[in-house]
Amino acid sequence: MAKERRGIHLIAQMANVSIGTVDRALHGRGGIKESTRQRILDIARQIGYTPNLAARALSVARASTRIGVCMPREIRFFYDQLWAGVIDEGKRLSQLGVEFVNRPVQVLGEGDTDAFQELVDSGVNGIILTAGNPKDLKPLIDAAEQKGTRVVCVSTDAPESQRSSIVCVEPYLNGCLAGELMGKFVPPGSKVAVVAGMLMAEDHRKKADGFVHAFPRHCPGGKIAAVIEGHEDEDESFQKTFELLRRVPTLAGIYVNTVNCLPVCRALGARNLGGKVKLITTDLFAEMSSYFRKGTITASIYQHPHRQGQLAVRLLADNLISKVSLPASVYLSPGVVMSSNLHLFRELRLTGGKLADSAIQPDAAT
Amino acid sequence: MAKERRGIHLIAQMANVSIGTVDRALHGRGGIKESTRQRILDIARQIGYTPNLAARALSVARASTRIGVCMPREIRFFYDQLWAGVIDEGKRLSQLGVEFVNRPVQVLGEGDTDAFQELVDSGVNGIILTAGNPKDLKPLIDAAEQKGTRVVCVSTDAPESQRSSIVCVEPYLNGCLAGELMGKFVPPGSKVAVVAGMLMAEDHRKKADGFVHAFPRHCPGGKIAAVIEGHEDEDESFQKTFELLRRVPTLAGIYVNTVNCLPVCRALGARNLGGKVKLITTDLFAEMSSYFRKGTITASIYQHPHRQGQLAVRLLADNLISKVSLPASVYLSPGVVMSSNLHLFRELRLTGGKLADSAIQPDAAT
DNA sequence: CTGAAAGCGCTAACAA
DNA sequence: TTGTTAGCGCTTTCAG
Repeated sequence: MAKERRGIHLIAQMANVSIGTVDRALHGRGGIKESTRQRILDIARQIGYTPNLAARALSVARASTRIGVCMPREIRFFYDQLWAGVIDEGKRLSQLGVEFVNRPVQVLGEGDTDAFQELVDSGVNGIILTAGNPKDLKPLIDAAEQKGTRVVCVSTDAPESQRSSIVCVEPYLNGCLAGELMGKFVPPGSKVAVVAGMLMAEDHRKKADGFVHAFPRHCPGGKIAAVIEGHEDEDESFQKTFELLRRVPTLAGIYVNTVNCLPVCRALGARNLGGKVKLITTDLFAEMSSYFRKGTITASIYQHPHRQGQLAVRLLADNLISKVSLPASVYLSPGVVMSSNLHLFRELRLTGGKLADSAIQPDAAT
Repeated sequence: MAKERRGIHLIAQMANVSIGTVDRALHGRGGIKESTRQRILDIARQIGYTPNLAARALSVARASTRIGVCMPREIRFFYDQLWAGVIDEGKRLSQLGVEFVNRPVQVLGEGDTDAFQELVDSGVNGIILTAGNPKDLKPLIDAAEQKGTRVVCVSTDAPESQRSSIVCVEPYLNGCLAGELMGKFVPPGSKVAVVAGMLMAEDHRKKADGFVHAFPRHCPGGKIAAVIEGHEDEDESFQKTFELLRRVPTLAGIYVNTVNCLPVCRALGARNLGGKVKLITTDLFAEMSSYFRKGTITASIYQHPHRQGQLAVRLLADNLISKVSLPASVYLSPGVVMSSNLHLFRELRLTGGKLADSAIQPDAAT
């Protein structure tokens, strides 16, 4: 009795051809009669053929698909996690013949065009990119896509470009959620303020816009007393906040839309307003935990950097390996960090003292 | 010139043995001299050997590892997502020779001992279990673990048992977060209430406990006016809430710790208190969205069912395939759903009207 | 245009 | 106790 064949062999048997021919048909390679190709494709469809990825990976041996990664190193807290997500997920894919080419840039927007171009030139099949300079990057991205290199933006978008996909927390929505929360935290008619990094930066501006849009809708009679820029400078942020608190003594809340929230916490401390003025921050890192415990920070909007990295890799790899189509966008819901759930975030795991001991979270957890 | 060898062949070459012997050494199989085994293991360690999973999967061909899944079908909304998470992640693993055996039970705790035992008897290598009857399940779980079948609980724990791992949002923490949020939403000195399913159920009791613990710490002078049980019955929940609102006219907030929140929304509507009384709910399904938009529901605590399913599969599969050790627990941080981010949750994607159209989220997104 | 065959790294059965 | 060998399903090269 004949042996049970599978996959490509089965098809070959059914079509009365050799596996070589089946392979040609399945992959649109040349040198095959159109009629036989159709016959083979029909059979494949009929039996619901799916290629065995393990076999394929084994067969092509080393690195059939290469993914380039261009993301910043700094600001530490956030991009550390983003990288970790990419790398963690990358490890699992190495089993399937995916190779990674890392081209970190020092900070967001610094030398990313060069790094990106290098990746393109090195002939990678896809690129994961944090677009610091969307304007400059656009032509390069478009060219890359044109020649078939899939570009997936992560964390920061290049919306005008033809990048295949974006994985991020939308900044505007980020601001909206902060605004909605703030609107519920403070009494009707309250005055609140926004402390931004620099409003020039698309990301910060959109977050501020979202907040300004949402806050009044959730706080009847609520007003935005000020939107100030700290330019990511410790002293400037502190001074401006300190001054703001003097100028608007009735201020009920502050939204910090950049990771740089410590100076604001200190300013609140210096005025003895910790806890009195509701503070909503962005992102998360170990040094924030004491301000949570003191009540200075009421909530923080968390952008799941690790998960963003994971997802970007996963989407791109699925597309490259299995031709799964790339969604134009994957917008994650931001997380809300408060004192109750603070200890569950990976950023605080190895640092925050007693709370961190309880549960050891594997990489998978975020 | 000799050909570049890899993996097991390389080791064989270096140790001057055959690949068969290397295999025996690496897998602790019998019939090998202890000294050669050591020599081989040393070399393996030295060159940082990692088995090629693709090759292994290919080699053992069909289903080397089988994972049994025993989870409820109902309550639809939540368990649908949990199943979806398991199945989505399962698909990717089918490539690596993992096979799934599904044994759904109709509702939580109904016939799960039988279903579980069947799975054990069928000889699966690991089981993913939502433990509805922890007491009855305990001996079965312990027996399974004893004979080497790894049991990973998901969503609902069997904490006394020897299950290898639990993936869930801790109910107590869930309640704490709700309490913290509520404490910030209502003015100092407010009275609030908890509407539970049945306090007998461990899960509901712990959520209530968490809330009762956290609320007063975040609302100076805040009081818990009542903890009532709706027993998952629509009419009972409505009536009791309706009555509560009459009895405590100054009630400022309600926390519903079960998925069954619609009757509470209706009771608030009937009293014309939608939006006046802050309502924090649990979980998410399409019918809730209009209450979000009306402002009846202020926030909902989301337990990431899809992700829980994904994670459980991933942990178990990693352990079974690659011997990655199972973490005793993976506690996820609950999500906070408000009107701003509502549309990003998978539960509302195919239903909630215009908002849902914008971004199509792939399975990966949650 | 099509077939045959080698080999990817590993497991498992059979020989020695 | 150890070596040899036949695949697993696929890609790829070389013959026909």
